Amino acid sequence: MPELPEVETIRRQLNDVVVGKTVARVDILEPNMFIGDPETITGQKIIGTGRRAKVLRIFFANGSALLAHFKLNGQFFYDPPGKQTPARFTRIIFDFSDGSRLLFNDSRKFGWIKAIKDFKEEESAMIEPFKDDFTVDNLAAVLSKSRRPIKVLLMDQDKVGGIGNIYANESLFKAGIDPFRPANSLKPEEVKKLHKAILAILQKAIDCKGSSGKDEWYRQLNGSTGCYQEHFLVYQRDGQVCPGSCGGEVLRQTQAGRGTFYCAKCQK
DNA sequence: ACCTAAACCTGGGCGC
DNA sequence: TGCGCCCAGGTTTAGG
Repeated sequence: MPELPEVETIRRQLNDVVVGKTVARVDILEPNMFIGDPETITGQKIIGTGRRAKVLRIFFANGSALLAHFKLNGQFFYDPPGKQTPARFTRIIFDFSDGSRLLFNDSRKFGWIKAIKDFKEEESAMIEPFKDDFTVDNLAAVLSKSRRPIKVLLMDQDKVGGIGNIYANESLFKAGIDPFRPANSLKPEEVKKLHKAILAILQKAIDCKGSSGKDEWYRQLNGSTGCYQEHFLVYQRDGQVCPGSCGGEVLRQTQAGRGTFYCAKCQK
């Protein structure tokens, strides 16, 4: 559940069920995936949740925090008291004092959870959709500084936070921009269009509670799939007819090691 | 500064 | 059924 809409969906659902609860025990089945000392949060009460780009945050009353990154296949599942979801690939289990629990599953073991003793917000130049700094002007400034392909730049987490392969592809299609164009070649009108497309696509994906694509690894906190995959315009649709009116075909090419899906006729 | 490939791991889908 | 190959929502690191 890697990108911004999926992490935000999980955060909201998690917020509804875990705030106010106390962690009774942390069961670490895969030691490499837990960074820090689990004692930092054991016995501590959750006071809130947050998110920075693709990183989920859980805040505790003692000033500590848990950070979670799902990478490609990570999942959070919540079991109310008495329920035990049979789940494959469970790596870390958080037992709460009321008998409920939170499972961190990850088939590929790429994800991680980190316990931080005294959480402090770190300075960062990265701009992030839905935050105040994600303005057309700031996006234009970021893009103007690089000749790298626009799609690669959108996915660079040091520059723009939260956008991954799905939403970079979808946003560029919606904006009608060729993913291979140098970022600094975009005209002001195009940056404006792209900015609008990113926010519209991400918001719709959040409304859909995320994308469960072909592989269907992403799940909501209760195990349900999201529905944004039903709205994919180009992602994983190579070989199909372009959803625009051009009559062309959706193509796939590799870019920076990732699949880029686009329509050469609609995206200039 | 930029690019690529490989690495971290594992599962699913496809062709044969 | 099985095997080999390709693909995968992310990030980091090594090498050119």
